[in-house]
Amino acid sequence: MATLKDVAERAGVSTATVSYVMNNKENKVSETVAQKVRRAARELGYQPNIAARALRSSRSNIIGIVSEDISTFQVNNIVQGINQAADRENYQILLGDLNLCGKIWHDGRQDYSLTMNYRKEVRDKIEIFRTVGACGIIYVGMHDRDITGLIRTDMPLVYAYSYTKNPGDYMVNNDNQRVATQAVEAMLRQGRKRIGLISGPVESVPAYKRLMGYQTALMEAGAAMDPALIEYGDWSPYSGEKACRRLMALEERPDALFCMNDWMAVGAMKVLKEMGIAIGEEIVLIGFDDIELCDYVEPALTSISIPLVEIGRLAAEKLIRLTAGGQECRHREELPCQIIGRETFVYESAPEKEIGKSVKTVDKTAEMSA
Amino acid sequence: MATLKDVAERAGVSTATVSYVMNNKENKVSETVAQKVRRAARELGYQPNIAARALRSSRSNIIGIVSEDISTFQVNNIVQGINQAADRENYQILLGDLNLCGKIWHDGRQDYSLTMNYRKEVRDKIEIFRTVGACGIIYVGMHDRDITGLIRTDMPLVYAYSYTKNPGDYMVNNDNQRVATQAVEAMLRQGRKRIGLISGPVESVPAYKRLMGYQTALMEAGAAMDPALIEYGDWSPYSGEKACRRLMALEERPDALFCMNDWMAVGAMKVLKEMGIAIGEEIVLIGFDDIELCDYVEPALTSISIPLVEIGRLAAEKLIRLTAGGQECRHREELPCQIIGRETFVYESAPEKEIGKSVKTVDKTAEMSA
DNA sequence: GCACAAAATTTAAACGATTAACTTGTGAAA
DNA sequence: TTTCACAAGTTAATCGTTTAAATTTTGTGC
Repeated sequence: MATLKDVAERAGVSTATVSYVMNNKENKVSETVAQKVRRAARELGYQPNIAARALRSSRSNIIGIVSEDISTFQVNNIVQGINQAADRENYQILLGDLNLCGKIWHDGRQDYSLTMNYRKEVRDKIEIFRTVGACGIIYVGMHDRDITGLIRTDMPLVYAYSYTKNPGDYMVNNDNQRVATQAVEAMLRQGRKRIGLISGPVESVPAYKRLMGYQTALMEAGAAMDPALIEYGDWSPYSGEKACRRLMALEERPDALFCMNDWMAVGAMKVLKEMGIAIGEEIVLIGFDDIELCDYVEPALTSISIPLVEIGRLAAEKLIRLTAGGQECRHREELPCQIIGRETFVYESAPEKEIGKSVKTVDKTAEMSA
Repeated sequence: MATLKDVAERAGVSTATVSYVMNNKENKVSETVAQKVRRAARELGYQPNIAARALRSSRSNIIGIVSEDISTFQVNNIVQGINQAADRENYQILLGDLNLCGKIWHDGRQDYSLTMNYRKEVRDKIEIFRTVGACGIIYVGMHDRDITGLIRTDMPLVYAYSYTKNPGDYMVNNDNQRVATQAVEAMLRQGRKRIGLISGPVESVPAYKRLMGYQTALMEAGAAMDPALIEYGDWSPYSGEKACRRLMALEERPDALFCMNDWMAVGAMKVLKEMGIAIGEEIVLIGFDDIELCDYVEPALTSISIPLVEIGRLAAEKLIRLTAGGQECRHREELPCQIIGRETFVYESAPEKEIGKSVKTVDKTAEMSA
C-alpha cells in the first residue's frame, strides 16, 4: 500500500503538503502543487491509513453503532439506512450489537436494559469504539424503552429509534402520535363509532405516544372514550388474540380496531374469523409496522409503515454533521409514517387542513421537543 | 483514557514490559511483575488503543464484513452469528454492506455481482478495511451466485453462505443437497408418487444443489423422474403461483410439492386453495427457509430451517483461528438444516441408516469438498 | 532595491502501541 | 576466579498520519 510519504516523494513535496491537500485545506497549498499531489496520489492508488489518522488526530470517518438486536427488522433496516448515508459520505461503520433478544430482557418488572450488566456492555462497546478512533456513536434501539441518561460519552451521540427525555440529546424517530391520530381520524370519518385499541405494554414509550394519538383523535371528534375499549398486549399474536376476545365480549362491541403492531392484529384477525365476523365491513382493522406478512394474510391487513431506512439515514447524516465541525442541527426529528391501505380498512386520507392539526395539545411530552 | 505508559508508570516498569504482559508473552516476564502490571492496568481501567496497535503491528481484533445486503433475513442472521462469536473472543466488527438489493442486480442475463462496478466496490471496501487494520474478512452472500475468484486479498477470507469453487477458499454453508434428499425421501416414505419441484432460477447455485438432492432421492427410490414435474421460479410468490398452475394443469397431477423457498410455496398454496385442493391430504407441500410467515399461513407451512446464526458463528470462529496463528482448519463446512414439520406435510424423520446415505454419489460438485 | 507582510512549504514532534536489540543480574560449570 | 548461558527488563525505533511552528518564497509599496 502506498503511503503519504510515497505520494510526497513522487510529487516532490513534503508529507505535510500532501496531508494538507488530502484534507482539502485549500488555503494552505497553491493550486499548482495541489494538482501535482492529486495526480501522484491517483497514480499510486493512495488510500489514507485510517488507523494512523485515528491515532494521531483521534478524528476519523468511523461511525460506531451500538444496536440492541440486529436480527430485528427495525434495527436491521435502520442499519441499512446508516450504511447508505455512510457510504455516500465515505464513512465506515463499526457494528456493536448487544444481542438483547438473546438475553432475558423483559420479565414484566425488570428490564434488562436497566441492569448494571447492560450498562457495562454499552460502556465497554463505546470505550472500544473510542480506541478504534470512532468519531461518533449511533444508538439504535428497538423502540421500547426510555433510555435517558443511560449512555455517557463525550463523543457525539445520536439516538435512532429510541426515546430519551434529555432535551440535549440528538434523536431521530418516527411520529407515532401523529400517525395514530390520522389513522383513528380516518376510521371516524368512515362512520366508525367504537374504536377498540390493542395497545403494546403500558411501559412502552411508543405505545404511550400512540395511545395519545388515539385519544387526541377521539377527543377532537367528541367521540366516546370508553376505557373498556383499550386492551394491552405484549406485541405477540397470542396477546392480540386474547385482547380481541375480551373486546368482542363487550356488550357494545367495537366496530373498528387499532392494533399497535401487525402481529397482534394477525392474532386479532384469527379470533374475528373464528367468530365469523366480516373483517373490513362489520369491523375494520389496522395494524402497525407494515411487515411483509400484511400482504399475505386474508384479508390483507391495512397497516402503518415506519420509515426505518430513512431514520437510519437521517441519524447518520446528523452524526456526520455533528462531527464534521460545529454545524448546528436540530436535536429532535420525528419522521412521518405512512398509512398503507389494504383490505381490512380502506384508507382515505383526510382533507388537507384536518390532519393532525392539534398534535401538540394533548401530548404531555411535547415539552421535550426542543 | 489510560495508556500503556500510564500503566507502566503506576507499576514502576517500562512500557515494553506492560506490553508483554498484556499480550501474554509469559516467557518474557516474571509472574511477580506480571501481577503488579495486571493490577495497575485494572486500577486504571486500561483499554488498549486498537488504532495504535493496528498501526504498529498491522494485527488487530477487527473483523471486516463485506455483505451483500444486510436487510435480507439471511445476511441479517448471519451477521448476528458473527457478532456473537466476535463478542465472545473480544473481536470487533466493521460492516461494509453493498446494498445489492438496492441496485438493479439481476436482469436475467446480467448479474450485478459480475460487473466491474461491483468488483470495484468490493475491492474498495477491503482496501479500507486494511487501512483500519482489520485482521481478516468475512464475505456474506445471499447465497445465489458462484463468486469464485471475484475477491482478491492477502488477508484471510472466509465465505459465509456463498459458493465458490476454488478448493483453497474457506467457506461455511448449509447442506442444501442433503436436506433436499431427506425431504423428498420423507415424502416418498409417505407414499407420495409424483413429487413436483418448484425450483429457484436455473443459474442459482443453491437451487442446483437442491435439485441434485431431489434427484438423488428419486433415483434411490427408483421413482419417476418426470421433467414435466420441474418448474423454475424466481423466488417470488407470484412465480410460485405460475409454477403451481402449470404443474396442476398436468394430465397426471403431482401429489406433493417441494418448493425451494417459502414465498413460492405461499404462492403455490394460493393456487391450490383456489382450486379447492385439500392441502396436506390431496397434496403435501414443503417450503424452504422457515420464515416467520410459515406459522401464519393456513394451513401452516412445513419448511426447512437453515442454521444461519450458526453459519455466521462458525465463519467467525474459522476466521479467528486463521488469523490467530497458523492453526489449520477445514476449508469447507456444510451445516445440516432441519425440517420443521407443520400442517402442509406431517414430517417423520427416517429410520437412522437411510438418511442421505448416498449424498456424494450424485453430487457433481462433491469433488470440491476438501 | 529594501522592508515587511502574506502566502506557500517544510520540519519535526507527536499519537499509543509493538518488538528487535541491548543491558543487567544470577547461577552453574570450568 | 573467570566464563558463559539464560532469564528478566529496558531502550528506542517504528507504524502512517496530523499540525504547530519554523522557514522560505513571493508580492507590495515606497
